[in-house]
Amino acid sequence: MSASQIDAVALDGAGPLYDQIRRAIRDLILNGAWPPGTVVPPEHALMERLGASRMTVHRALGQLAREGLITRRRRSGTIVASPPASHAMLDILSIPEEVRGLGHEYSYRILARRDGRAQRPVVALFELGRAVEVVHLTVLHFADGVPHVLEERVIHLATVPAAGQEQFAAMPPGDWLLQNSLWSQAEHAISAVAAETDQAQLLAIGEGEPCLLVERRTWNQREPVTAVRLLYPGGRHRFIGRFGPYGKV
Amino acid sequence: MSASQIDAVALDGAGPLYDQIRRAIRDLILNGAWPPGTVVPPEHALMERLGASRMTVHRALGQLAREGLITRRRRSGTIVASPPASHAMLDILSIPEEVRGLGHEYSYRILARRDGRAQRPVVALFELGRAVEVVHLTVLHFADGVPHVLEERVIHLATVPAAGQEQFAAMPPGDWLLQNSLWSQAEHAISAVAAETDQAQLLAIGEGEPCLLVERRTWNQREPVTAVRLLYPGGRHRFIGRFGPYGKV
DNA sequence: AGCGCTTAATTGCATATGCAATTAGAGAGG
DNA sequence: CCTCTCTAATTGCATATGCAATTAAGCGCT
Repeated sequence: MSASQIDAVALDGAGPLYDQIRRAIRDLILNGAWPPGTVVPPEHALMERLGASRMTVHRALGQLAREGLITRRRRSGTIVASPPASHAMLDILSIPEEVRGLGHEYSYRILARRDGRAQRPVVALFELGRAVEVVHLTVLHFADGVPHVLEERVIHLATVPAAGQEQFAAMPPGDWLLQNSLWSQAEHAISAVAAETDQAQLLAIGEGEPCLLVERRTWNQREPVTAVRLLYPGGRHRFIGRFGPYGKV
Repeated sequence: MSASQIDAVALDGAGPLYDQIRRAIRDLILNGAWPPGTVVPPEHALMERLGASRMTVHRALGQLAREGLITRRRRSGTIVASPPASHAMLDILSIPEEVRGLGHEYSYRILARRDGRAQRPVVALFELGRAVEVVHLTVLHFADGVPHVLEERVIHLATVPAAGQEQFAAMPPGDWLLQNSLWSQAEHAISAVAAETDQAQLLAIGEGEPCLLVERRTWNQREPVTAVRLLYPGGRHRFIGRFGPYGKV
């Protein structure tokens, strides 16, 4: 724990002290200032730095631990947790992981790439009022050599400039983005559509066959990061989730 | 707050005290012993009853409040919260609410009803090893008179005996169950399928058109309550959810 | 009856204190 | 160098205490 790290914890004076502390640390994690694995200062250090009692610091850290942002162990201390690779339902972020998790061999192929100003549909997708520089990719993912999902993606270059040079040879763009960009919020929508002629051909299914369409948009703070449309052949896929009357269980 | 209510709070001796208290009260709520609106004993009463300090009781109740099971107000006290009618995504439990929320007029029609022993597919759905007594219903829901979703449902009579006499004239079976049964866990699966001939006719769409199929099974403790298949015409529906890297936001 | 003031019940927050549990790392001993 | 032991750092839990904030309900006055 360096001095700069603990100095980064700053309160905003709004609301209860324990919550100021919680938000201060949460924001450092969400902003990437404290990436996963970072050692969080021990309670007594934060206590001195912030002029709060240990119990108050403890309360803040306890909540962050329950929220899954940090993991705590006696004697070892507190470290920033890695976000779970995929939690429940639709929060599948890594297609390679998904495919391998199903016991298949994963591969992928970049079918098309176009850099430049976003076309109108993309602008609408991001709810932007103006054209922006993007990378536009079409990727086909395979499970045991069989087409698994068709991905169409745009990456917002202003937020992720490194994407302009990246060839996505080592890993598909979704995984590359997970490692090379930050995101703080995502939104997805699921619907059922019929496969278009060219889509059906790529996925090796019949034209007009039902497919699950997952559309996901991702932001970091207010900046758009990426938007993706994933087209899954209908019969072969289902998304499962569990919950209770008051929420997830 | 009656004496019987506070006497119902019983610890199990396992784990931290605050967590025993939290679980004891949570279970009373989830079991229906304390239905929504029930007044939870004030902190000092629980403190005496349980022999714990006020801070410890406070910690337990604070967590339950964050989890949304109870709502607390100074001076007024603590009451059991009503489960949110629908939270995010697929947790749509009431089709009338969903339809009206979209600004349409809701109506429904029971197309078929069959009481008796469950057929094999239903047994498989509930993962039971034996045939059970069920009510089997087919319901079509309309938005502004247009078919909105086709529902096929089985209700487990042993768990919800009142369903045997119910005609579902005042409200569709999903809503009736929400008011007349308890559930502690649900699981849903989403997939895309092509509409069968008869389904297409009922939904007034073309045969083979893509539809979103939502299958949901519900239990109370270990007992099956109901299982339902909801078939949504594909183009007209999408399910939306939001989340952050560490979970829902 | 109605209006305003006061009281007190209840939750919310923060602190100080003490002890328990865990375990990394230092140090002793071979 | 290796192993064992012990120490101490760190988190986890519970209590006691005090004060602040909110507000339902009672009380008194007109």
